[in-house]
Amino acid sequence: MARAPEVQNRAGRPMMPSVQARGPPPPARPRVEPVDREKSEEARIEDQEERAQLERNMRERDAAATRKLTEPKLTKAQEEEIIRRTQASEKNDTSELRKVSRQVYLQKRRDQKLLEIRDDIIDHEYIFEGMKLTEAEERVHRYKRKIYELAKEHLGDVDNINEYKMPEAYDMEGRVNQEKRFAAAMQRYRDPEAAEKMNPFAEQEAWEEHQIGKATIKFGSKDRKQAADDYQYVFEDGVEFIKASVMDGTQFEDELSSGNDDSSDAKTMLEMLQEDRKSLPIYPYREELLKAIQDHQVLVIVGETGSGKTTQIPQYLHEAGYTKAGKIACTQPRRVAAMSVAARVSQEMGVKLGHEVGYSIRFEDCTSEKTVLKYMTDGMLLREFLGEPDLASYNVVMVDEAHERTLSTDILFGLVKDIARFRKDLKLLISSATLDAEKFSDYFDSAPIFKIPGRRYPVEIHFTTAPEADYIDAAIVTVLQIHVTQPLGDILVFLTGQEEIETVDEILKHRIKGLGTKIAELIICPIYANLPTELQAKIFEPAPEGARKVVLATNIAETSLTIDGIKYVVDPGFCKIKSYNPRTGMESLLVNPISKASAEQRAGRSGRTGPGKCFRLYTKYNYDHDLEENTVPEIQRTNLANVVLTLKSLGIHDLVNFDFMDPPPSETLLKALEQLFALNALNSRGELTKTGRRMAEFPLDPMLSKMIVASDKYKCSDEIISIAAMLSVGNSIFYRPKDKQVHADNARMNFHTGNVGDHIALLNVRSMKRARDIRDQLEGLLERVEIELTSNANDLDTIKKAITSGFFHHSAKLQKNGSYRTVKNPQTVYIHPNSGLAQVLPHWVIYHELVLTTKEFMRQVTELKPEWLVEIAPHFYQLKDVDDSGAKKLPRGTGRAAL
DNA sequence: GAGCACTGC
Repeated sequence: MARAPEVQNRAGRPMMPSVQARGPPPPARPRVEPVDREKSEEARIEDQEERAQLERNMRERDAAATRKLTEPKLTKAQEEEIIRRTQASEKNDTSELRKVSRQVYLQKRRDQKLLEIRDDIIDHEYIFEGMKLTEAEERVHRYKRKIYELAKEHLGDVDNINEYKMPEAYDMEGRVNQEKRFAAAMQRYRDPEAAEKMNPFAEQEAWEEHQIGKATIKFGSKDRKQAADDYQYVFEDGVEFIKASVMDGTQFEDELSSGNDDSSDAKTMLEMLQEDRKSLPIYPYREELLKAIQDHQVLVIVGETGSGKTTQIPQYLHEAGYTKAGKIACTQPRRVAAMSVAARVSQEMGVKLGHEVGYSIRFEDCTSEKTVLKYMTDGMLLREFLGEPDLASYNVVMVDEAHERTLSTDILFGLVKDIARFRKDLKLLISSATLDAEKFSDYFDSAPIFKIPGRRYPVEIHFTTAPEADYIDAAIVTVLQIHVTQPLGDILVFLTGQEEIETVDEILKHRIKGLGTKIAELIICPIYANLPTELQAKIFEPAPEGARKVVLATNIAETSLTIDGIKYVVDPGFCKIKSYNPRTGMESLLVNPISKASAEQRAGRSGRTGPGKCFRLYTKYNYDHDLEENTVPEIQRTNLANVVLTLKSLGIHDLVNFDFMDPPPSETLLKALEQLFALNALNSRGELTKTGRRMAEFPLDPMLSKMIVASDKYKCSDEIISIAAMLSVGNSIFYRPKDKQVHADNARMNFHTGNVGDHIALLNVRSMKRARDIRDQLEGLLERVEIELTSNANDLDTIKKAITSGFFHHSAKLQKNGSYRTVKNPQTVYIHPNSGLAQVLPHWVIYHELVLTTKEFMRQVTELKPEWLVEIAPHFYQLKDVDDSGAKKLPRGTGRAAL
């Protein structure tokens, strides 16, 4: 297939369709004279040679990139970079690999647990040898032995796991010093704490962990003292933790004392706010910071949450007169953050929100002519680049929360770095949490780093002593242990998704009932993004007197929302991560171990309003050896078609050499170019076409934008923008709680009268505010790109044709067994059971997206006539692709024979 | 007969 374009390159002008169709083996992406005779002159010109030229260009770039990578005499650093990048793209490539690696990971955790148990038993045997045992000691011993035998039975012979090694300290030239070992074991057993302190043999990590394990706070049945006191709360299988470290809190005591002094009634609100400002950790650094900003064009600012950098730095700059020459922009990854910070700062400055201080987010521009401090989402600043490529109206740009590395921040980096070169007056502040500071500095030509201490309460970190095979079960047990043994304070549990949360919710409710009436009430609050907002509100209500709240959350609680009163965090160490495979063009969502940075972030969530504790359901060893430092930045694991379109419309052509901080795999870039080319958004030289320029105006995926642009021709823009709006709000429309699934499904099916297909069915759902907002915005943009708002609700075929114009890549044909086969990049897929067409099984379909769960499912499916593909995307489909002679459904005369 | 983390324009 890859060779095909060369044939085409030499082909010259298109031959007559009939000749080409019958001629020698046609190229993969051949030209067929467009069926649509009214195709514009412009589109015609962009045919043949120019398309071939783009293919050539792309191949050359690819080859150049490859040469670069394979050229000898690389520096060490370059070599490492390449290895890192290949690894990253390999990770993206095979979802299969990820599944396997998770299995291996879990297996490893199981194995380690077994080793721990065996270790334990060996210990006991040494200790008890020749001694008279008390009844309790004997029982413990028998219990452990039993577990060991059971484990062996279920999981195979642990003795064949060859990782176990005696600590070196006990091995003297191949001979084990039994005496010494016995003494140490004895000591450990009788006085664990002292043993830990005097243990001189702490080299072997597994062993060391085990040692410290003896000196831990234990809960549940394994802690005999506990069992004696609270015998009625014994759990069958407790989870053991060790306290490994404490994340230091800083300055929180100062804050408490100064906060108490300020409660005088006479002061005005503004005065109080001004004094609050002075109590922030950043305040003592005010002058130093301003000096640094004055001396350097680019400054990396490191400050942990709570240091006040987001609210204070723009104000300092304003007070120092930076706003006389232009505005100050401060970008946030999230809408809520932009809004709330702006509100706070306007209060502190005593001005009305929207005047001197304002915010700008999608659907809401709360700024005016007066505005000098502008808080905005990073995506919004990106959009502003489109209208003002040098950001002339800004004097300072502060990219906040840069460590989160969202797609938009990463692109912003490249752009602001570029304009800072020719706008020497522009100040650039990059603010981040500690971890990546050096990396940011390196990227911005060794910009100086300015550190501001944070303000946080100390958090105790506890690891499990042994890996947990089932983290769901471990999480539940841990929650109950905390509930029974720890002082009141809310618990936050991080889970991977809705399903897990619902399962844990159920089990917890069930198990609380079995605990008896003596313990405090436990209120369970689930939270995930798709949960309707009125149910989300529940997590912010404080628990009643004497009760404890446990919040079951997805990653949403890691950064996006903060819950006050959390004192304990339970972190199983997993989350769902999106990855993209450029070869198949498929995005998939898979459970992965989190990164160390994530783990720290999660732990920090317990220390916001007071000292906290974090219970990690993995060992210190896992943390040190198995977790990545940082999460792979989004730009390396996502489809970049939209990014490429944006950059192209900013006039950036050389994408392979664009200065990305972490360049995405070149395959992903090429795939994006290819996709945009097929959508006719780029011409053969890789330049933006008129269609492409119109598409770039829409804040949507290119395929959706193309669908809208195409609706102009089919006179159904009214319907199409509704569909686009609904598709881009995604899956939150049909909320489907576990207990009301049948009900929800029935409600959903009501929209599918007449098997009209999922895209059309979305037209029937009218009540969603967000979709309406998006729709309104799209309607406004239509005018901008000169598309008339026309409705053609009675002719569904034209609507479907417009959809096809955007989504012709996503076509699939029914197979004999009821599965489907995608036409390009053939693979077997199925209609998602939630689709209105799941039982209908049309012969040809077009789909919105593929999701990989138990199978490859197509979501949002609409029937299609195959000849439309050739009509609408003649450069992409040739007649043989849609040749369907075996099908009765097709009208005669569409097959190749007709030519 | 399945089951989609989170943002953002």
